[in-house]
Amino acid sequence: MGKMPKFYGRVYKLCRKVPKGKVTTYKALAKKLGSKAYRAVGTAMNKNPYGILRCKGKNMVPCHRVVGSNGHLVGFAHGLKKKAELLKKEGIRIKNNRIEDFDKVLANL
DNA sequence: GCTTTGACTCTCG
DNA sequence: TCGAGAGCCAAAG
Repeated sequence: MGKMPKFYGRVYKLCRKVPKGKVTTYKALAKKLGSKAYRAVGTAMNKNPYGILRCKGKNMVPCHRVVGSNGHLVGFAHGLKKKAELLKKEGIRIKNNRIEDFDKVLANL
């Protein structure tokens, strides 16, 4: 594991905790980290070296399972379209960059 | 050590 | 329902 800011490491760890077919939000992650650094969480994801399309191994971070506070898809390095496709593959319903059953697929961390 | 930036969120019109 | 503006936090320069 390369060296990285503590905050980033915590974010990645929490992300891995999200089960397949479920999603979480930046806000929830930040809250779990005991902070309100929503933006910092997003930045961590952007810089994350364990991206789904980058690291398919054990350390892989399902960053595509992290969505906006209201369940609407926000930024993704490879494009929201790709993100939506990935989520659909996991059994999550996406409607126009918006999660349909958001309350049901929201992981309870 | 201050300034800039960003995969965010909230509020208002 | 949607777009624009302001606020917040952490990391990098």
